[in-house]
Amino acid sequence: MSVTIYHIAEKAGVSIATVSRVFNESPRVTPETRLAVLTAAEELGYQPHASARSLARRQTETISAIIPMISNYFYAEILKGLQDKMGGSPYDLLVFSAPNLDDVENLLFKALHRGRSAGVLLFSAPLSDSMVSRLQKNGQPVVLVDSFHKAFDSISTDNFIGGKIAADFVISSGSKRPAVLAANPNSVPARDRLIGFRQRLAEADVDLPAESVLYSKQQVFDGFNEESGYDGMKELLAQPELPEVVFATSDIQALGALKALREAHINVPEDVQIIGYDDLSIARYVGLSTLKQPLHEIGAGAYDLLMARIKNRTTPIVHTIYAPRLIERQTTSIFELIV
Amino acid sequence: MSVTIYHIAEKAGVSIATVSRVFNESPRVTPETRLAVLTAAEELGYQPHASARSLARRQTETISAIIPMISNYFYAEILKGLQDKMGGSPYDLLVFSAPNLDDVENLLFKALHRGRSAGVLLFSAPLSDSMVSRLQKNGQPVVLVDSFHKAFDSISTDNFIGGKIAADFVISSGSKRPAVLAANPNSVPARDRLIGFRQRLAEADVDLPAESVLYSKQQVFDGFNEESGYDGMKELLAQPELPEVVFATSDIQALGALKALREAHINVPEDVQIIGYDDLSIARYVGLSTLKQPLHEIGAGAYDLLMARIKNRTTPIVHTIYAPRLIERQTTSIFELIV
DNA sequence: CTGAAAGCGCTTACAG
DNA sequence: CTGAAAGCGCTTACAG
Repeated sequence: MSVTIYHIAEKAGVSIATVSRVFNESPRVTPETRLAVLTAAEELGYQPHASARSLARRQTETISAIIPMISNYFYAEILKGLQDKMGGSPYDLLVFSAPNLDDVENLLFKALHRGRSAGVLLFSAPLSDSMVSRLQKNGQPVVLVDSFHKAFDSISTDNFIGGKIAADFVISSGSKRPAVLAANPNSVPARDRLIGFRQRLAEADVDLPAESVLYSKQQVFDGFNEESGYDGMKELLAQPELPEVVFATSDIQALGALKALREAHINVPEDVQIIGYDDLSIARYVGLSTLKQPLHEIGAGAYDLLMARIKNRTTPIVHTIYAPRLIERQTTSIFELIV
Repeated sequence: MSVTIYHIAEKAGVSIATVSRVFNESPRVTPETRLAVLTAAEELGYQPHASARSLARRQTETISAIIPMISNYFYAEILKGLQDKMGGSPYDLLVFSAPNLDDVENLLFKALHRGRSAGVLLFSAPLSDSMVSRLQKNGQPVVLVDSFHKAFDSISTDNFIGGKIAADFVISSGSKRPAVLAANPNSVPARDRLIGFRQRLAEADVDLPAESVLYSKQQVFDGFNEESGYDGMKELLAQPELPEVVFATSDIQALGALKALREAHINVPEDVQIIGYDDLSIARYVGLSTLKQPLHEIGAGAYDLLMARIKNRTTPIVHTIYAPRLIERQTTSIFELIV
């Protein structure tokens, strides 16, 4: 059946140890024997056996990514950054994905199986205590992507500040009737964005009544979906007064809100302004003003952090936290921003 | 260090063979010894070692997906279908991705390494002769997703028919000035859509002059990107006469076209109508009329095809080909369609 | 520089 | 039903 080092050892007239050495680029091989081995391997169409190699080496060249709801466009853009890094890397990428956050713990369990991977990238998952202890006991390198926990390397953006920047926009535009399209109440990033928003508004004495904060009623993507933005906006439209600026906790929700507005023949940004969050590539083409997260950098940075951690387990934990940035486009009017 | 079957065999007072048997659900184990093994394993926190297992079994429980340009939203939606299937499956998913189609052959080479996976899902890649022969020689189960080759199982939609349906729309709307925003000329699906479109138009004596077919000038995503739609639409706008209906070979290009139209203050669908292709979830929220591909079904179906092929290598090759369907939304006026 | 040998952690006929 | 043993395809000290 398939060709092993034994076949090529025989053909090249050397031992399997030597064959192994040339494939591991051991320096201690004569150029001649090296060549002999290589040509034999070439003729036979030899390929190393991944499992045998990692069993013998006690290490794998694969990393695991645990991505809840992978079809979310948000991850597509982070994955791009990761992919660009992995192109030149010997590592393979194992992707574990589930339709919602509740399944993440199970995925993590699978990903942590012995011999499966050299490290794991855990996306957007709030860490339960049991996960933290499992992770620590397991000892495998982990980096948190788009979330934070003091015990692990992480890369994310500051959602709290994002909310504040959105509030600054509201304040400097002179608006007195802001509203927010929040995702699920249990979503940590959405909650932090809302907290920052609310706090900054309070500092400027701008009111944010409870009925102006619309949470998602459905669970898909933790409320980060078009439908929740659409439904929330419709509720807002049913209230006696129109909001002046609506802060959506994601671009995708903002897209839904835009649809509701269009159907109601309400002009954007003249009658109501919209601010999204993320800056997905579609935001640009839809003309959506938004708080940009450096998604590509997050993906690339996550890879670097993980590699560093694999190389050295004892180095201090590092947290990379980006600040989001307001990108003003057509869903918002131009003002002098006081930031 | 980590716990192996030896540890649990000792603790349970049995041989490693028995331990192995209970984890492989061999029926030939007493309930009592089974329980003893299981509790020992539980107490020790045992996890099977993936590499050792696949080496001994001569088979892996992972499948490889080769996805060019994974950050393309198109794949996000297919992946959703795949993910839903994999949730209940013992298989893991190895994802190989590259920024463009040229790298696919290298990815394929990596994915085909011995012992790496039980089968591969090859997305959207035109198969060169060398790839075909490599694949055949390798003998690993393969299913083509979003592409076609007679030698392999495949699942895709009929692009030719998609183009025809778009043309039918043009014809029944009475339009005499269609245009198309094509992707790269070397993109097989885009080309087939164009051919179908052109052919059906010709049958109805509707003219499609060369200057009304705009190809993408840049290579990102094979021309399936917002920018190419935007640029193409601008060129169309610079021509003496406005097109009446513009057929974009993807939703993402249509989005770019919409932006160009908006900037030029041209009304959609009154002045120009737009038809996209794919029916990504954003299409719905942007109100884009489009040719729907059943993306979720394609992902799920690809998984089923691959499993069937892994189970039985000698079964006849199967091609699942869906017909796209026109979804009319706001970027298009309502007519009686004659199909 | 090179080889013989042990070992990585499992699975699976083969006996019993 | 259970165990002893060989084998999966590599890597890597240990000698020489």
